[in-house]
Formats: sequence, structure tokens, C-alpha cells
Amino acid sequence: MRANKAPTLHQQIINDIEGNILSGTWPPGHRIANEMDLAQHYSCSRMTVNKALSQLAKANLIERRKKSGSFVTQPQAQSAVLEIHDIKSEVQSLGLHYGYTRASRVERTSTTIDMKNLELPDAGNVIEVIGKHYAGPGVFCLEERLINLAVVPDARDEDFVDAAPGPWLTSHIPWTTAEHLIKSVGANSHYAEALGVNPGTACLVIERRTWSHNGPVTHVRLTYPGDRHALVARFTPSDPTGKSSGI
Amino acid sequence: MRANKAPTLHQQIINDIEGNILSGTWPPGHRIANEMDLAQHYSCSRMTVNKALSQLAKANLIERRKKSGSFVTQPQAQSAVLEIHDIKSEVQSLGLHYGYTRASRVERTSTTIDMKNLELPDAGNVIEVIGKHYAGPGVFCLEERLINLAVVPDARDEDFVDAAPGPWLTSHIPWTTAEHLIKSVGANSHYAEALGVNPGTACLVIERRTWSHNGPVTHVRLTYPGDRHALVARFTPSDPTGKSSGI
DNA sequence: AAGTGGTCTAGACCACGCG
DNA sequence: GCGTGGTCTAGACCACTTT
Repeated sequence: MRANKAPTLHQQIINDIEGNILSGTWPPGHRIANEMDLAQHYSCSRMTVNKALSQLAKANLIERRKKSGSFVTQPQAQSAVLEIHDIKSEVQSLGLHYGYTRASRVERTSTTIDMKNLELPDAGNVIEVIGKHYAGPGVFCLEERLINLAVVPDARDEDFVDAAPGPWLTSHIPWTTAEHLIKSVGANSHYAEALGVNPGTACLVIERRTWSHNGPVTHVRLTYPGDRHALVARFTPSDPTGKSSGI
Repeated sequence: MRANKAPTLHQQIINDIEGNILSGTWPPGHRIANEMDLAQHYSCSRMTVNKALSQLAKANLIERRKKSGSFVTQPQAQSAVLEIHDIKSEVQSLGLHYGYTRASRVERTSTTIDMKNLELPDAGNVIEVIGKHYAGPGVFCLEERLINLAVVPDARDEDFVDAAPGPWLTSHIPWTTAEHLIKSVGANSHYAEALGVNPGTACLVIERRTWSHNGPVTHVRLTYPGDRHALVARFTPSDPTGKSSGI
């Protein structure tokens, strides 16, 4: 039920390929047909295909190697202004042991707050999952997530005990739009206990909403204790491809 | 003394136009020559010019209108992954009165900390400007800025008493690269007093480094009190042009 | 040596919107 | 109406890299 508007041909090609990549149909490393074959498939010139593939390469969804071909990029679906963080690899890149524990999982009809967080137009069933990510012995961040069952019904069959919902979601649902909100808050007693810090400790909070073609997918609030965490983004005016990462 | 590498022709065109825009030579609203004229000027085909202009339009540096032509975008040099915030318009867009006061201005040879903040390879003269931005009666944020006099010698003649250094810099120096670092810290007694909050209050800190072709331009640390401020960015996978703004 | 992407050309047709 | 950008074509040559 995707609303596939295709105003231009090269945009249609981009949409098709992006769909295959983000949905996981084409896994990382998958080789994409070469430009001449694609041109034949779409009954267009090579230039048109090249325009589409160049744009996908600039967005870091594919990698192009001469003589070899074009391949789906390895860190799939995680290239954007502010990356959809894979916390596990983030922790491991710091040389620390990664761990995850689920604190709770509740299925319910959406409350008013849920609807506001997900920007749901109507009430519906949601799953709330709360868990902690660990870096070595300490808590790395607290995750509070809402999943919209209307868009992701398969989530009903997942308990999210051993693995965080994030990676499962990105491999099951292709997202088309994401929004980050970043702020700083002092930990109240509830968060302080969960994170193992003193009440009032400054925490970096990242809230992310994600949409697919079918509507709101998920809302997640990641709370990082203290000043142990920072976001970095570097860019130039005409190449607004922010490379961002947690520290 | 700009290192003008031009590997491809359309990149050369982009560089030229971007230079004219970011340096202010072409002010907002300036009409750019049409594609045919540019093609003649660069002795290339219209496609090549089109590729360059399309890319600049996607980066929001120019706006293209049929029949009329291409024009330099209004909010100049402030379109990027994380915008180079114009705090004044940010405050005013909230319907609040904007104010600015300079607290101090010091010219000195760079300290070790200065060199680290600016990523200076060698010691040199810098200016440190500290000031406060007000929204209505309250402090909106504290600004601590270093300016590299080797790259911006004209800054020596500015006292930055009535106007913040940020707008002056963006209108005098075209920046080519910027890096943001975002974190959350608890206010120590010094910051607490400056911001008018209780010690320990969580603050959002945004540190930005900016470079031009000639080297490091400036380093600024903006400290926003409490959870009154948040950053927002929205994007899609194949269009990583994050629109971000303060709240 | 051969296949691939990178770039460019010299045209073309169309839609839009200003005059 | 007509100038502009938007898109596309059917070629071409080159650089690179793997075989």
C-alpha cells in the first residue's frame, strides 16, 4: 500500500532500489545490476540510470566500484543526517562489552501521551518496550520505545527480551522519514535510579520518531547519563550529508 | 589562497558559484546567469551546468524558478545539516524580544586549550568573546567564542559590543566545513550564575568549529539553560538534507 | 584485455509561469 | 507566446581495476 508517486523516471528508479535496500530484500553486499542492464530494464538511457545510482551513492545507500559494480552498503539504513544509531556497534567501537536487558513490555491501546509521541491520528494498539543498554558494567543508555502495531503487526510476536527492538525494526520495516529531537534534562529520581546516577544529573535525551509509507512506526526516547555521551556532525554547505556518531 | 582543486567540470562550476554565494559577492536574491549562458562561459553543454545548478538547489544555496531564472537563496549560508543558528531570528521567531550583551573581549596568543578547541596546528593570536543572548527578560544562551586572527584579521577592528560575532563572521568569511558537537552538562557555579539557574541544572551545550579554505575560523560554545531548548532534525534516507532548528 | 563507472556532449521535447 | 528550467536520449571517451 505504498504511495508510489513517480514524477520522474530517475526518481522512480531511486524509489525502487531504495525500497529493496531498506526493506532488506537486497542485503548489504548485494550486487546491483550494472547501468546498461538497468537502462534496458527501464527502457531508458544510461545517463538516467547513472543519475539515480549517483544519488544513491551520495546518500551512502550503495557503494560503487569500477569494474566490480554497485553494491548495497554494509551499515545498512544507518546513513543519514543523524544516524539511526546502532547502539550495539557504537558501544563495541568504544572497545567495551555490550549488553542489553529488557525491563518491561506492555501491549495496550494507545494513551493520549502515546498518540502524541507517535503523532497517531487515531487511537490504536501499541507496544511499549523499556530496556537498558550496557557498556561494560555501567548503563550506557535507557531506551523507552513505542511501536505502532497498526504498521508493525509482527511486533506482537516478539518479546524483545534478548535483543533490542531497534535492530529488529530496521530489518523489518523500511523507514522513509525520521525526526530527531535532542535536549538536555536533569534526571528525576526515576531516571537516576535506572541509570545509576545521582538525581539531577544532566542527561542527553534523544527522541526519534520514524515513519514508513504506511504511517508512524516507532517513537523512542534514549536517555544517556551525564556528559559521557555527545553527538558529532560534520558537513559542508553543498554536501549536506552529515556524518554523525555518538562518542 | 584557496586550494581550488577541480577534479570535474561540474564540480568546478559548483565551487565557483558556492564561493560567490558564501563570500557574499552574490547577495541573497542575486540572479545567476541562465544555463545556456553558463554553458557558453564554461564551454560545456547545458547538461553539465544543469547538474551543477541542480546540486546547488538541492543544497538550498540557490532557488530555481521557471521562466525567471536561478536566484541565491534568502537565508544565506544557513542551510545545512545542523544550521548555523542565527540566534536572533531564532528568538524572534518565538515572539520574544531579542537582546545581546557582550561580557568580555580578550585578544591573546592562543593557549593550549585554545589550540585544541580551534584545532590550530601552531600557536597564533586569537580573540575570545563572551556574551549573552536574551529572550525577553531571561538569558537564552551563553556564547563563548574563539576567533582565529590568522584567518580573520579584520576581527581585530571589531569590538562586538552591540552585535554578536556570529552574524559578523558569516558575512565576512565563507565557511567550507563545520562540525557540531552536542552534549548535556550540569551547570557549575560559574555557568549557573551566568545563566541565572541553579547550580547543577542540566544544560544543552552545542560546540561548533568552522573552517574556511584558509584554516580554522572560529570555535563557539553555546550553553542553553535547562530543558528550554531542543534541537530538531528531520530527514529521509535518500535526501539527507536535515532541516534543523532550535525550539 | 575487458568490464565498469565517471563524465561529458549536442541535441530534443515538455511544463511551467511570467509578460 | 516564449524563455526558463526539468528531463531525457544515444551516443562518446576516459580512468580505473580486476581478471
